[in-house]
Amino acid sequence: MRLRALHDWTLTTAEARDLQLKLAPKINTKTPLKPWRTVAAADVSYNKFDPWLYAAVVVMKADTFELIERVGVVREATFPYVPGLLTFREAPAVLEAFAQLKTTPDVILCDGQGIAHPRRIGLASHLGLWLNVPTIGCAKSRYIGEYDEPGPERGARSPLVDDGEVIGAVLRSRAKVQPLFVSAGHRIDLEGAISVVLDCAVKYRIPVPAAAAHGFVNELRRAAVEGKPLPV
DNA sequence: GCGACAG
DNA sequence: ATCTTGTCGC
Repeated sequence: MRLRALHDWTLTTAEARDLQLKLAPKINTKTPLKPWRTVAAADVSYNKFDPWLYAAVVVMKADTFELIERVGVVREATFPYVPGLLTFREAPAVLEAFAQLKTTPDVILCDGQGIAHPRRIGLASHLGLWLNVPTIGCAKSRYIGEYDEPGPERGARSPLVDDGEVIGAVLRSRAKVQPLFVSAGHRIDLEGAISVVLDCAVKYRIPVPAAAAHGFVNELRRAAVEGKPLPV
């Protein structure tokens, strides 16, 4: 798919934060979700103390979760993991995978926060600007914000609030599992983000496409470590 | 100064 | 993020 190069990725941590402040006003979290036929998910894996990143994106049909396409990328990390700057570590590899995609998905699930971020521009939001496709932040744990524990039933949710602002939702994707932290990425509103996550979490806590992307990046990583040919 | 801190 | 078997609870 086509993507727009908005800026360089070789930055210092101070420059990265400045860039986030500059880009944050461009994030759109008011657009209602339109009917979606395909859904993509992106993920990254790596070994601690190793510079290699294994990134992938999978695209599936929204109704059956039939795999339409998937792309894997192996790339050297150029940025450390710094809370608040996860984007600068993972996005370059993820975007490379998206660039190789033949199709353009209707909506994208990202492993991390959307606007539930100190500067309101987490990984999902930032990727949305580059991809110009609705993106959703679907994190497995809290980064910022306060909330009350949602009820134990599937679909139960409670607002995630920071500085008096609702920045996302704490969502129980399946009965009695640990909740997911869902926030709008870009070009989608919170309700739309929640409905996609819920529609995709049909068997386990993690949405089907996200689980597939996670499984794929781990396959890539293990194959690479054993010197085997990388799965395509 | 202390504690928190997506992946 | 990753290293890992069994074990507790529904």
